[in-house]
Amino acid sequence: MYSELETHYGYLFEKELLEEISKIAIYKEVTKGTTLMSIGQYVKSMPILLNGAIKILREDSEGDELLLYFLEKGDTCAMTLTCCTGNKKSEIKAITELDTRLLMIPVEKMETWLATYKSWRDFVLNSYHHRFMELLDTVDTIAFKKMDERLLKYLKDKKAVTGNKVIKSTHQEIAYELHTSRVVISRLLKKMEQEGRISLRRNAVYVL
DNA sequence: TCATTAACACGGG
DNA sequence: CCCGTGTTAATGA
Repeated sequence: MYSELETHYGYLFEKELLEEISKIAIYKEVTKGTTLMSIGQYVKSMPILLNGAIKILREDSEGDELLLYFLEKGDTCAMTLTCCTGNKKSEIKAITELDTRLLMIPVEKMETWLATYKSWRDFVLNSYHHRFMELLDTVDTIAFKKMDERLLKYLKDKKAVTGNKVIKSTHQEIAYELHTSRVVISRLLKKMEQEGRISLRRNAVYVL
């Protein structure tokens, strides 16, 4: 595990920190579609992604959901950074988008490392900033853009995260994540297909 | 004007 | 047949 940690994070962390991480972190393999975190759950460790992707969703009391952003290799979850220090409950839901391998770091360690390793502090602050920007981008999209642009961003993000032009989702699933109805998604996808930007199959969308 | 909801027909697996 | 898809009509914001 150490060598893999070094290939992904060697440019960020010094040797002693890499060794500490490999000693303490719990290695996990998670298959696609697993719920890693639900709203209201307590956060007691911090995930670091080795590969794969995780989608972060907000959910209202009726269970309607809204996609916030994706976490990828080298990312960590910003919510844990705020939640775990104050022993607060999670405000978000996290589901693996792909088969994902990750390291879980206990809260106490992640806090002590903040004091001992500058590289760790930089990493945490940078991820926090990065997540915040991502969130702002999503807020802009929701607040100022119409559904067709939101759908386009969704398809682009999904393509980037999976590294695949083929997005395997039904119109209904897309509608849930964007918090709208299937009719709208079907209509917009059809329009985009006529414009030659995508190609539609059953259970799949080809981004061109 | 555009989203939502309900309803219906088509067709592929 | 069942489910995903495409479309329409009615209603509302």
